[in-house]
Amino acid sequence: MKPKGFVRRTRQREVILEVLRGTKGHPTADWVYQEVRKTMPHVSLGTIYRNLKTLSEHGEIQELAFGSTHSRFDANKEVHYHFVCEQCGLIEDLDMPILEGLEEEVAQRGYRVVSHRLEFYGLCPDCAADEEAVSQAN
Amino acid sequence: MKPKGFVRRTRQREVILEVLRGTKGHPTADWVYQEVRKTMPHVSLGTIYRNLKTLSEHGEIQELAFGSTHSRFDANKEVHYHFVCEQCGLIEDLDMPILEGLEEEVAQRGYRVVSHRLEFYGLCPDCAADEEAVSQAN
DNA sequence: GTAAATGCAAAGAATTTGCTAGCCC
DNA sequence: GGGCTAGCAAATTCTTTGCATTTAC
Repeated sequence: MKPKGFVRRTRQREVILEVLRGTKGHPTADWVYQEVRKTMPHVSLGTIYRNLKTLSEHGEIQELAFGSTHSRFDANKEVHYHFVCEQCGLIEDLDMPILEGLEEEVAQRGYRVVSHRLEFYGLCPDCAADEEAVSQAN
Repeated sequence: MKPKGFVRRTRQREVILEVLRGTKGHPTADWVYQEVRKTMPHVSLGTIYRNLKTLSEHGEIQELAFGSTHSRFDANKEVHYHFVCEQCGLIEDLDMPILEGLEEEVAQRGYRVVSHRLEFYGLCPDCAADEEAVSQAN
């Protein structure tokens, strides 16, 4: 017997995954939509949303919300941390080691921990440089 | 000379702050609205949103987005970490020490770090207990 | 007195959903 | 061929905004 929620391979779904895997950014649903339309002009935004949801439910991608109103998606399935630039909006993966033992620490408080997220906020290198230039000018 | 963005003390703003400080939850704008209406039936949702925005811009409260589409607000101004139950939606503050040195580690990569957020996802103690009961029943 | 804030309603933005037709396995 | 999916558009949900009036300082 086939599993109930069997996920079918469709052309749309493949293109969406390709697009996500082909970017280092952390795109929004709408960005993905625009990209997919370059290949499939008739794709609908509803399909994008449904597939992004399905893919993240099946662990193929990660759905992330960084403070703002809309979600961002990441094809990087590994646990990793992010930096968010409050000036230009850039979101980057940080190449720092996963903190071991943290989840155990929380588990000792009675929680069953499945995952964790760590994000840093501030200015990215470029924006930090710009700001220094401005403050020197004054 | 008064600062430009001078914030006036209004009754609405006071009630909103009171409501937020009076709960340990991490309420949504709409929950705050319902609470404030108990005291001020004529308050408008727009006022709630405008004030929540103003308050968080002035550091009186924190605005948080936990994966879902809508924001939550927290009158706890101190840096602290959260646990999010994926079953019942509960969001709790964790009484664990702030990780020192983390921001420095990121700063060494060229970023100017202002803050960081750490969240754990999984099952809260109650939901974890429920699940164990179910799995034993089978 | 005047700038800031409110209430109300309408507009916006992001996401979800109902329905019919089509495609995958 | 049965059921998951797509396309399309309408509906929801959350949040923001314009404007006339009120209020804080």
